[in-house]
Amino acid sequence: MICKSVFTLIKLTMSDIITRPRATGRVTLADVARAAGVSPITVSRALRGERAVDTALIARVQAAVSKLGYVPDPAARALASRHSSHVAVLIPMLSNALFVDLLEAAQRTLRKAGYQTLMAVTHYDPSEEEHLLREQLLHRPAGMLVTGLERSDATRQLIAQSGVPCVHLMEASGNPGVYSVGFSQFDASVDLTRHLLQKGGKRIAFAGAQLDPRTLQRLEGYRSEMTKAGARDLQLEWLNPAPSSLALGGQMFEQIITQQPQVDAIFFCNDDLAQGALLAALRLKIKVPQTVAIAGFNDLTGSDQMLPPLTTVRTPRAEIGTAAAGMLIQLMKGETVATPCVDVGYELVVRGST
Amino acid sequence: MICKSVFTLIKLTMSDIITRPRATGRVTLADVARAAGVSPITVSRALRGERAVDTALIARVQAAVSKLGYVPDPAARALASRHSSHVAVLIPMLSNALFVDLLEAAQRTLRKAGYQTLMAVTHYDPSEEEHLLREQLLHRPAGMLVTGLERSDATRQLIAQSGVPCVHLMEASGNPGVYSVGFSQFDASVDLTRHLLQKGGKRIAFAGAQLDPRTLQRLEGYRSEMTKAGARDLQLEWLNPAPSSLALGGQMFEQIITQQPQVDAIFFCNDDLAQGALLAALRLKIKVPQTVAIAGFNDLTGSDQMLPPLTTVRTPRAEIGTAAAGMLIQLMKGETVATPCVDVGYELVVRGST
DNA sequence: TTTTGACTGGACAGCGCTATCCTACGAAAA
DNA sequence: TTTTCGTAGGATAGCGCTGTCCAGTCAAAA
Repeated sequence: MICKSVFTLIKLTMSDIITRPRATGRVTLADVARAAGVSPITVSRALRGERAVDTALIARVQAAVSKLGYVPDPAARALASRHSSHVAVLIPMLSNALFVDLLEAAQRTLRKAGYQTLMAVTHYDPSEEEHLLREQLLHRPAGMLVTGLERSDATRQLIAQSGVPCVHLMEASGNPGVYSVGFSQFDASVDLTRHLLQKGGKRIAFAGAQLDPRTLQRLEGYRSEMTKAGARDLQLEWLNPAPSSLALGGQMFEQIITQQPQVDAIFFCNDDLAQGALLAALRLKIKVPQTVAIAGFNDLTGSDQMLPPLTTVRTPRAEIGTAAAGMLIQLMKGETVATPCVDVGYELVVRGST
Repeated sequence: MICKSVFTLIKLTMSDIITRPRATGRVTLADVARAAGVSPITVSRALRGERAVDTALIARVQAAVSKLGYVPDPAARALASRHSSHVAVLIPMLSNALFVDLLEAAQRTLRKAGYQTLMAVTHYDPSEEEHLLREQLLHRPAGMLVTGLERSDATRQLIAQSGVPCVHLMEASGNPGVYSVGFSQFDASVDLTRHLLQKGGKRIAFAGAQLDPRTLQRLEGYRSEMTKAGARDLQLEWLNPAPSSLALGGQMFEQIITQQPQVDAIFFCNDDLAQGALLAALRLKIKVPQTVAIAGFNDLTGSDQMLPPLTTVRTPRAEIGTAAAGMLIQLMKGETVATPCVDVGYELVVRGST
């Protein structure tokens, strides 16, 4: 016991001398500098790789760092450099699994690169988005990830003026100076509509909820293809601004079937709606796809488990999140990005429901 | 046009003189102090309400703040006070809607109080949790929200030593010094099992996935009640460490039905499993609840839409998130919390599947 | 009247790091 | 040989705020 106490005492004293010249007890850059026999700024540079530093010095610094267990203080860094290690991620809603997947993938990639994710949920509201963005900018984020390309002019200006690198998710923009990772909602919608037409659909309805920009792009794709096929009919477009959900899908299905009995296929703008519709069809004993075919969008969890399994468009959400985060990391490092607009594509997944 | 230009010019010049004595262009506390004719520290105190400040001075400070559009710099605050405005939220998984709801509710409450949420996903891995926590602590969070009570000793120590207020989610702990908001997983499980027994179940199976602490508590509740009823049988316990999902629920259902044909009810530890089971039953044309009753846990989205609608336990996730965040806010302000262990209860929701 | 103490405002010194400017040095160009 | 210039280390001065200590004021207690 005595031995241990003495040891502890010695150890504490030594560690005090070596690593705790400051009141806070935190190991600082200055401590590392002292241990490595260089100036603090050299340590800073060695660790950030900001400017060329002699290889031998870098090694000495690294040794001191791991010996002392030094970790940089993000607050001090942010204050001095006027840039935090935070990345603001603005997504519309957490109740749509789509965005959760996006968020998780982005967060994973950002974290690996040493960035912290600050999540903000806009609820599809442009003014809330602006408000959140303003709030986030106070934290001097190193970068930001925003959903979609459509937003208020004020928000757009805010982004531009802030000088903070920004990558847009879920859509592919051709605009110069705009970084984006996504795919063509329009094309995907065209493909799915064409599939329904090929399956013999004549009266194909479109059921959309939330009516966010991407839903409207899908609507346009549907319209374009339906017009081309000479099958366009306004009566077949069902739009509901309420948030997408299984329950709403069921409701919309009943409504459509009741008011447009001759409908032979329904294109739901999101899988949760379509899943709700499939369940409603089971309840109502309406045969899918015999009586009416049903298709969704996004290939969310469970769509392959439905009865019948749901035909849908698989959207590579995780890939988008990862790629966008990767692009943002490049931008934050000041590197130039070869392809500022990445189209990750999509995949039509034909299952039993059509 | 000329008028406007002149106006703009004048405005800019004035604003330069008044608000931009610093190189960075940011309006600082010092600017506010100058405008209000007080010292910087008085402004700091007036804004934080940290110490008593004369009412008249507070008013002058407030006026200067809104005139100049001053907003405090979080990084500077964090550096000087050694506490950021961040709150670390550690949750096991984003693929379980349960935690997404928890996160959203907590985040909403924290944001209103001026705190930023830093989300971290542990993937149910104790060592990953420790690692993430260590990482988060470097950011000197003002507080933290962690899921459940079970964790590695190292993590527990880390929390205790950090001195950062911490509230535990999803479970109710009686331990002194431990803040928690949740409910008794055990009791809820007992209630649900009792319901199944009352419905005439003799051979009631328990199907658990992930096998996290809360699942195991539910298992214990089930065991306790089954033992009491003299119906306990190890053959009826189906445990799979894989993550919970609809697909897994379907698989487990088939397995149970095949290997234990006399089973008359199955208690799935999470709704997604139960939903998958209901869909599998439809596929296999097994009547629910006539042949086998099915129950879930958590009342996730869609459970009321299933065919038949799923009997489950509604767990007040949003309420837990909100209450826990509220408690944490109190703790972060240094206030004492009246009831450190809040039990928000649960609700047995009986639907068609049992 | 003096003492005590609560209350309020301010001066000062950092928090831990990086931007910026400066200097020393050796190699290449004149 | 001298001049120029690129390279690498360091000194200095903050970034914007708050913790800490100190001083002045005024009312209550002695």
